[in-house]
Amino acid sequence: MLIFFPDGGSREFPDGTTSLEVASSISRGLASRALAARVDGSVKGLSSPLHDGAHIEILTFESPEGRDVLRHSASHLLAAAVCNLYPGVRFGIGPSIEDGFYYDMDIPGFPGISAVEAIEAEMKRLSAADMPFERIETDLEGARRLMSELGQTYKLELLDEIEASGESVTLYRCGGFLDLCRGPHVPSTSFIRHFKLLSVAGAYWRGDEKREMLTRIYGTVFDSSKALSDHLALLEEARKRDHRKLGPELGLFTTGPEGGAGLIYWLPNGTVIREELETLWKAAHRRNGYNLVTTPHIAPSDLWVTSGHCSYYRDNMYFLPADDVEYVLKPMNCPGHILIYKSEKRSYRELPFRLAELGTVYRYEKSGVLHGLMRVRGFTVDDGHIFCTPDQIVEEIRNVVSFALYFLRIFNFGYAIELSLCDPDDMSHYAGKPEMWARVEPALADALDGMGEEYRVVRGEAAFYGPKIDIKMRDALGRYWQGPTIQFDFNIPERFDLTYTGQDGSEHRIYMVHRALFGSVERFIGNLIEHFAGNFPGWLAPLQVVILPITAQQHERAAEVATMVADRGFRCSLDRRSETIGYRIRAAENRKVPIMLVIGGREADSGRVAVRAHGRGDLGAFSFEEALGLIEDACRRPALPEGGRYLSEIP
RNA sequence: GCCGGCGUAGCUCAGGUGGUAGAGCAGCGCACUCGUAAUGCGCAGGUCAUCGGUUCGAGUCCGAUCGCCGGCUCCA
Repeated sequence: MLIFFPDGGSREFPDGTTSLEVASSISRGLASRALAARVDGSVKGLSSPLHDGAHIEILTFESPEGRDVLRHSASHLLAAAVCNLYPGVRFGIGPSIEDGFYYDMDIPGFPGISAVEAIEAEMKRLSAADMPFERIETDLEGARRLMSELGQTYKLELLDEIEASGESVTLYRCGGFLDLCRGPHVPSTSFIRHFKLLSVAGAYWRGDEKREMLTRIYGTVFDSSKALSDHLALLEEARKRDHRKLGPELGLFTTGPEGGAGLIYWLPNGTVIREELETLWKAAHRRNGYNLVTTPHIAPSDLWVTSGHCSYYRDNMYFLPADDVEYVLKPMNCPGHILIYKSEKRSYRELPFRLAELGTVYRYEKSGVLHGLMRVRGFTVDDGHIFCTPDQIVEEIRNVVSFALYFLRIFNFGYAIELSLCDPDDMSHYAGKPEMWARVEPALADALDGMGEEYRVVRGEAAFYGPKIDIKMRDALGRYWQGPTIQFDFNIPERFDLTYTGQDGSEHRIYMVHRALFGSVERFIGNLIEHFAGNFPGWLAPLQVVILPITAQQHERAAEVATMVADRGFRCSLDRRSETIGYRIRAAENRKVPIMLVIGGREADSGRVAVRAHGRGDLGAFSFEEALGLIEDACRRPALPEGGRYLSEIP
């Protein structure tokens, strides 16, 4: 029979040849890396026989599909190991996920995380034993009978769904473990060698909190021990950079039971970082045509009834009874900004009208979701609202996106843009008229197209009140985080009846955009801590310069130098402790101070200072002015966005 | 909120089967005056998360609460 290859070539093979045999015929290397095959467009196991005229592509760990097959097979290996160790285990589902796999199981007598080592050892044993993954095609009733005999109640439930969907049923056997599974899998367990179990957690069956909680075991698998150890090293690096560890260690913030779960107490060092960020943020916003405003932390609940939050956001709100009026601790800034918009009649000449505020909000979050700075109950949104006419949308969106990217570039974050649009098949639950959506959605795409930015369109992911652009930021470890977000709102302008007087003298519905570039200041700083591993750029460093006299002989000169550095506006500290210079350098390095000025007898005599940069070591001796230049370079604040475009005029 | 795990000095951690707490680092004091990531000696520091129970006796066993961690769910 004739088999076709991706490069267009073809070759003759005996009937019944499998993909694995084809791979072997190409090269030993390919055969050893092969995990699955794409046959006529669909992913198949390597051991299934090919048919005449098949187009085949061998899939390795390089391809997403190959990785998926290996990970999925590893989850079966995990299940097979658990099956051997814990009789009576009932299996849920065990899919591949990004970077690994998991399996959800109800394991009688499961001792917890301590069992992981034994399970992993059993997986190793099964891998060495090279047990085949055997594909069994059966019908629904056959599968039901088998699963029922095995007591696999969860699988029976899955079979009911398969029946409803009319799919065919396949089973995979691996040793004593028989699983309902669409496949495909690697041919045998020896293909799964470089794996590690990572954690154990609870997970609801079918993700439904009313259903049973199963034990979920997470693991990861790669095609080489190098790739596995690289991945584990990345996880270790992430642990080291964890902002919950570095934050308190560097004196940035603290949290705890006395202060309330999910509430952040900013220490002096952390407050320096906040203030630097906020100062830049305010200056950049003024330059980009925003009007900075300040709104109260509480407001009568009637305001939140009008905005709709009292009905759809109630569970997240803190209520404050006072006299006869109930107040609400603000969970969002928009109603406040709307009152400011409404404080006078607005003319089209004033538009676009941009408001911005570093507004601290409070939201009740379930205790289990709280997480360091990333998920808290009190945080500061760098909130902005743009009120504009339909004609101004494209321009405003383009400006906001480039403003967002300005901040990401300052910190060297990578990014990926997502455009979330409505589900056109079900417009019933969306606010705003369909024609408004029809007008705005293409405008968002236009703005992005016009900027030459790549973006991904996600249909049906829009909020009920409007379409949005989300920018995910990629940190130094390649991880993605929720970054800037730009959201249209068709709902609130209607609820508050927001209008402007047009050129024609009549009132028109205003278009409104919410946008946050940091998102929350807390979360953004959490991201910065992990992105820089605590080694902040000089302008953010809580302490920028440490002066280190070698002996008491230089204390006087060191104090002079410290005063001069501090006078130039740098955050500077003098370390005159009677410790060795090595000890004090180590202390400064551990505090991640960008610049150390070491002053010994030689420097004191010559009026020079020895400069040492954090992480780079000794740079040698310099005159004071030269050293100051180095400090200025290391601690220079980022430039503001280009000015001039937002010249303000009396309307 | 749910499941599982954890909670001993500021930090990192010891404290078999119950007999009333220990180290290193950090801090403070003294000595040392030192040349680029840990000088030596000494001192001080803990109602063993909190509350309740079992026991003659609880850091240790049981329960509740709080917080933290891993997930789930949620995230307008």
